Amino acid sequence: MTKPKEVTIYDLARKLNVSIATVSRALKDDPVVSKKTKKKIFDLAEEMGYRYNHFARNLREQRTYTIGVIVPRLNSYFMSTVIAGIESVANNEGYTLIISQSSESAGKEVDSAKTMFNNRVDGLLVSLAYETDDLSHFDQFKKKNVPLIFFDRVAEYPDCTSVLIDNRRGAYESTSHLIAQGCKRIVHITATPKRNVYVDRLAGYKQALADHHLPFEEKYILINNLSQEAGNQAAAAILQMNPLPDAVFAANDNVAVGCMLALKKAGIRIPQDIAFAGFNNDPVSTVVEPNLTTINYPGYKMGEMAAASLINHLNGVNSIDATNTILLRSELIIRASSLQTKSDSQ
Amino acid sequence: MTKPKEVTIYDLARKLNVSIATVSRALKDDPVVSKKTKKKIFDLAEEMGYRYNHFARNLREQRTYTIGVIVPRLNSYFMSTVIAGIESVANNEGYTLIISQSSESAGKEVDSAKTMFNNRVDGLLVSLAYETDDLSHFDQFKKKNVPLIFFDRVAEYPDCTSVLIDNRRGAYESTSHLIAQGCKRIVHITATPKRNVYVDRLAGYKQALADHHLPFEEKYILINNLSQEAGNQAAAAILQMNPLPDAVFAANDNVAVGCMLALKKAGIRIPQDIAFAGFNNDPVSTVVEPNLTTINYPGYKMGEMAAASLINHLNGVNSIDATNTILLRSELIIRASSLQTKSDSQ
DNA sequence: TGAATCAATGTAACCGATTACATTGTTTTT
DNA sequence: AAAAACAATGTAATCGGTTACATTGATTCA
Repeated sequence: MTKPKEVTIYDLARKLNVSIATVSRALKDDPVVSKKTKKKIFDLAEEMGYRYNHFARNLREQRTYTIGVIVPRLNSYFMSTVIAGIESVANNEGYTLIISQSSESAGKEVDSAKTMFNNRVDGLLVSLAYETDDLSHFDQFKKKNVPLIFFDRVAEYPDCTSVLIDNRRGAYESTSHLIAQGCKRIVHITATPKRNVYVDRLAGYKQALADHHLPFEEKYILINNLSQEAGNQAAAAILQMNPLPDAVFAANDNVAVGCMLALKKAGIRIPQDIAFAGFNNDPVSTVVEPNLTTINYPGYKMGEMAAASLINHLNGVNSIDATNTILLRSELIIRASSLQTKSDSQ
Repeated sequence: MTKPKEVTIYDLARKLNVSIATVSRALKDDPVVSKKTKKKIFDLAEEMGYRYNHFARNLREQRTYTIGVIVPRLNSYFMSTVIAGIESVANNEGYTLIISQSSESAGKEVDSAKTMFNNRVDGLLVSLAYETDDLSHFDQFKKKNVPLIFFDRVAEYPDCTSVLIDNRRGAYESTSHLIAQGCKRIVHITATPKRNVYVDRLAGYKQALADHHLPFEEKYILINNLSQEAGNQAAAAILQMNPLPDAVFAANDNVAVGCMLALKKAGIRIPQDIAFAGFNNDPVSTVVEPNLTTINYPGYKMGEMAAASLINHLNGVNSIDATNTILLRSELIIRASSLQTKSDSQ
């Protein structure tokens, strides 16, 4: 019932009458070992079912070949796509991932950071929780020179690369599109202004209004947690407004969909009465009726870029380290929820 | 630029003039060490910023305190919920996770298993890919006495616990409900009959037909990969049928939604012309119109159960080991997509 | 009071790799 | 032919914990 004994380089060395140093070198394909010896060693390793012991190496090298990933939640289409991107790069490079969810809570984010720290991750990829104010739980990493990269929900932190899209521009395009469709009273549903993504989207929205000589009105800004349920409540708030707004630009698709459903139930026609635009290009945007105009978000690419950048850094490739921000391209996808609301009859 | 030196138990021992054995024991709260000594050691550890080195322990103990998780995909609501459940239990018990996606490919599943094996996971949680036939990539774990638990998409494998719902019963209830609504020609959209979940749902569907004296017809079984796009194609197939079926029972919500959207576009009324029922209670089921009748699937609970069961096993708690299958409760959620299709006018 | 018991701590081997620094035998150079 | 250079391999210390077994000093018991 006990585990069978593991084969080690000592076993291989003994059988072949060579030293463990030679075996160790051969197994990592060190050119200093002769081809003939290498072949013998590889063959025997295969035959005896040798498996490499990462822990011995980690102990000796003081590295873990592990990357920590902290995300607000896993169960969104966007995040799981990002993770898939991270995973593909990390696996290729021989790194394993430790993934943890902060559940949008600053407290859990601190705990996650602690776990990552105690697991001695070689590097850290982070997308911040809604509620995180203070970044001091990352100081411990900085102190140990563990590189840290933020993606999507980023922050100003010394010597950190950020990978994200141009949220301001996406919001600007979206809002401008709504204006071009004839909308003048545009509600913006967003989340806590603690996070760059929401600050920037708000800024893009404002800029678009300004550039088209429309007034910015504080009452049109609705702040919540962007869940579908929050969209439902936002709809109630919107129905109280007089005059009714003629468009909604939401900071994600989820909340947009929740809001659309509730408004439809109240007899509002979309897009004729109120046009909609969301953000993320979540699959749900093609299910809701009418289909939701949105911003396509390159999640997989973002994961790949963040992981690649981190690993380059770990390998010392990133010598210049001038890259402080990596911006990925996003694009406006126009669907029925925002089309021709005022110019044409539908 | 190099990393500052780590504090070890040797440093603590030296400063306090005790042996490393005492320090080691104190840090794991061994009752054999006196309270006074413990306090000194804890305080100094705190003060000097000592961090525990997992690798030294793992090397010595021949364990990793790591659990491998192989899933078909992360980016479904269901799976990320399961993962969240697994994570909460694992974190609590001091285990870390290595998560890998097979992307529904048998080949990638084999690779993932290899990675897990080389990382020497203490245990493995698996939900099988569509295409996996052969389970021999798990033999290596069995040979090393690494416990393996399947969840949701399970298989017959010696000495393995499975955590799942009663798919047959869920399908039976769903189909019976459709029949009770007056439906007689019920299409079943499902995936490869290699996987238990689809075999069992098909069996439940057949049983319901039989119990209500309805004929089973092979042509009503549509097999695909259950994506939204596949639902779209299924709709095309359904439109070719003559007479038109009067209900669809789909093995997941995604494919149901894809199918509904396409049928609606073709002028079919739901539920009046064709009623719908899905499976999973994915959020999309409350977005599509009409809202989709479905089976609620306890993903978080499933993750918790699978992880707890595995860890019990690792701790030797699970001495009896009689539990071969853990069945979780699922429930039919009736929504507008299946209601009163034939009895009432709508 | 001497033996037995016990609480607290110490000693040292061990887990399985990596690698700086020797050592050996062979080839090239002058 | 002796010296220098080189290719291939070996020796041994090291990473930081765990734990079986030994030791020490104090307390209890008859």
